Amino acid sequence: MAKKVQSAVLQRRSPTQARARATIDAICEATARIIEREGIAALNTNRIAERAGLSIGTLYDYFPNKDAILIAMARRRLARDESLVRQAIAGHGRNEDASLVRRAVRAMVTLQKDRPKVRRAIMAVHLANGFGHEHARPVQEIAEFVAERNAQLLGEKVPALRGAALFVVTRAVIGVIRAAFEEQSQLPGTTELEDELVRLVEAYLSALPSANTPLFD
Amino acid sequence: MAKKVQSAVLQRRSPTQARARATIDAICEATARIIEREGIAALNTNRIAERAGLSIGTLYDYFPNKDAILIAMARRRLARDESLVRQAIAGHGRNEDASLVRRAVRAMVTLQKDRPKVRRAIMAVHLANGFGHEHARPVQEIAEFVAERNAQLLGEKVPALRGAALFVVTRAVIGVIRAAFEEQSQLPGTTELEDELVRLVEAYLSALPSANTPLFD
Amino acid sequence: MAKKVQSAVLQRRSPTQARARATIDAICEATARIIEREGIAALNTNRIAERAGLSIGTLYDYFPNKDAILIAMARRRLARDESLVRQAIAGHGRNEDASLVRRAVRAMVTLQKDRPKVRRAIMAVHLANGFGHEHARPVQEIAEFVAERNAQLLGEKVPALRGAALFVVTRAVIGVIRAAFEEQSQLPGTTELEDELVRLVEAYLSALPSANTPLFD
Amino acid sequence: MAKKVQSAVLQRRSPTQARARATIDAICEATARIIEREGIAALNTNRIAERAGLSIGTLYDYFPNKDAILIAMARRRLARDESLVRQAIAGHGRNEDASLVRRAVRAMVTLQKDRPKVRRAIMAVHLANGFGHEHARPVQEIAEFVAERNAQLLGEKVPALRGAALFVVTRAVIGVIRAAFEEQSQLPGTTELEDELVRLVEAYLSALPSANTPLFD
DNA sequence: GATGAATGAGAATTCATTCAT
DNA sequence: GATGAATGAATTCTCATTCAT
Repeated sequence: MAKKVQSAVLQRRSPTQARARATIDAICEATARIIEREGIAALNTNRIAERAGLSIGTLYDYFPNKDAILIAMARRRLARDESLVRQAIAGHGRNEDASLVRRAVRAMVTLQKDRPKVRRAIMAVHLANGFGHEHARPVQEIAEFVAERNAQLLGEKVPALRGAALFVVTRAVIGVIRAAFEEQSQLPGTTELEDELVRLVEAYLSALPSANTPLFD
Repeated sequence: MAKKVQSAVLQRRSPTQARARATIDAICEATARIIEREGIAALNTNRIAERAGLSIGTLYDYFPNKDAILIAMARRRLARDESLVRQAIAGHGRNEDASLVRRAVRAMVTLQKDRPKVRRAIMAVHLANGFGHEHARPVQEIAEFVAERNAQLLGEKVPALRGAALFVVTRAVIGVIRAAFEEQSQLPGTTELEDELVRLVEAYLSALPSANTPLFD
Repeated sequence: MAKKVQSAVLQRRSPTQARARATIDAICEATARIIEREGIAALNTNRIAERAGLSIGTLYDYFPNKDAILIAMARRRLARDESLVRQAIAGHGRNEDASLVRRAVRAMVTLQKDRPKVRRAIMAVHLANGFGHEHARPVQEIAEFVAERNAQLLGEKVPALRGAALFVVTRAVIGVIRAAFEEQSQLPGTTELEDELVRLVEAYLSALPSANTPLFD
Repeated sequence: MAKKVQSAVLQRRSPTQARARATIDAICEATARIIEREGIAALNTNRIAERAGLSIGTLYDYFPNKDAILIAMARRRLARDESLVRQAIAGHGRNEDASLVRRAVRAMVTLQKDRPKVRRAIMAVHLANGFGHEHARPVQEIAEFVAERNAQLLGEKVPALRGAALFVVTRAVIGVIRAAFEEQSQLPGTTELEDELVRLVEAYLSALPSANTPLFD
């Protein structure tokens, strides 16, 4: 991966047509598979094109350079993360009886379970290209959403999570989950991990000065 | 006949002689400087040798391949991390009046402040090469040490942090700190971050079932 | 299945219809603009089509390959050169009081002033494709025309410029003017350059053995 | 020949050692041969390396990019031009009886006869990269030298060729000679061309206002 | 008449690593 | 112990051209 002038344009053809969409999907899927099976070191644009069933030229019609593919994938994943967590919170799953916090935590653990090698690789590139803020946003929005919803449910004037506190809860949860995968620990599958995360969040929220009442039910 | 043949041996010369030690230091320092100033993309063995004032051949007398350099650096840093946090806990700094937790947290924030770009780069390689467990160990040991010390101080039978709980506290703290740097947030310098981290840890420890009494003073 | 297969046919559609003519104009103008603003290195058929407001397929309906566009442009320019110099000589300008030689020289300087970057680029391709003789013809014809006209005016039997002599005067003038532009000299705008060129031509013509009488008035 | 950031460094290894010199020679010679036999369009760095008997990597140890090779060749040739013309003028040939002007002209014609295809190609790149001024210098210096030497010989206060006049004579001669080759004219071999060039220069010099006395013997 | 998605050979350049000196 | 010239596989990316619609 040589030096590069990160182009402002990260995707070329507008994916209006279903055709273009399918091509982009094929490229992303091929990329994911290569990362999973052979590692990022083995990832190169020629191989991506080949596995996606395209010519290399076509690949470059859709993405201006190699990194743009990984970045697009990271963004897709982030967007999906957000919607999945939202769904979990909204209770459209089978965990409807669990607490809000537990549902959110459970959803976040699930997100990291899906193709962890791919996730790590694309997020690393995403970060390395200075898109750290994008990486942060979705989780933050969810946390805010949860906090707000909680306040409504409780019928109280509970201040939304602000600044540092918001940052801390979200990153703490993500940090723990990520570590569980990166360090090849045995925890990821366990309910224990989930339990401890829930405890962590609830304990922290209770300890916040402004929240006399527990923030989440 | 190029490209890496990942050798099992990660460092060739035993650093017995002061000479060899100095050479290794020069290689690591050169590598760090290149990462800081030009980014990992610009890092290559020839440049490392040049900046270290060595011939490329000599560099390969000390390290079997490029990654070995980064991995060695990660290990050095991890070792240093451990000793610095231990020192902070032991109270050999100027924060002797602060609580144990606070001192530990403060030390960990400091660690991430030092050459964050380099840290990220070498840790990424360290992880990518499957050394996730090494990455974990030092912090874990410290946490155990703190817990044990606490127990002694309190003269009570407080169970040491076990399994998941131990994992969760440490990774939560690290996760938050790392995120603060990676996401280019404004928090890293703030006292607010430190305060929230301390709150997070203390709240969590208090919430642990086995600890009716606060685990840390 | 890429790269050029130098076709013998250099222009496809006969420019009978005004429509076709306009399309060709658009292609040439787009090409010129790209050369001027971004340099020949940045010139490619896709970009030409885009800037000309055509699809790449349509472009290839009009020209068999990339070089054909440049060659066509060179020929157009050469034709225009000829007519402009003829006009200047015929006195249809505001330099009617100047000598024939001066008017011709002045016209030639003017030609080189117009889009010099484009001129250089298209002429280079024209030459590289072995059309050197076409490049020569227009100027030569003019010189012959001037010589003949002079002869008529003077009512004398002055031999037309022949062979080497004709070649030398014309190429000398062109060579000087071209150099003035290529070498980024300060001369192009100067009257001094024009004066010296006139002197060069007149001196040479006077020195020709067959011309006892000055060839140009 | 893709877009390029023209590096300031045009030659990498300093050709101090005879070895390096030989390598550079091999690269230049290989390049020249490819241009001659297959045309510049067929010139690429891989082929150059192959024909030079080097690996592509080694080629890049000596030159930072493709154009740098052509530019280096142009400069070598320009330097050789200068020294050859100087020698001719100094009378170290077999033309010692010819006039200074004739000797200079003859030498310049000879220069263009040597590998004209290569000359054109490398000079085009040289110019295209904005080194027009370098292209000019050698001839100019010679002309000045000739003029000065003449003045000394004649024992008179003949003003050296200045500004525009100097520019004009030199570029006129070069222009004519170049055209003779580019336009595939039959003239290059002829004595006629030389004769006419000498006439051109002498006529012009005689016509210069400041030189009542012929500038060259 | 026009379109533009797709092609894929090919070009430039990099860089980890070796090994003869 | 050290050197550094040489290697060449590998990789990114371009762009002239085609052809099915």
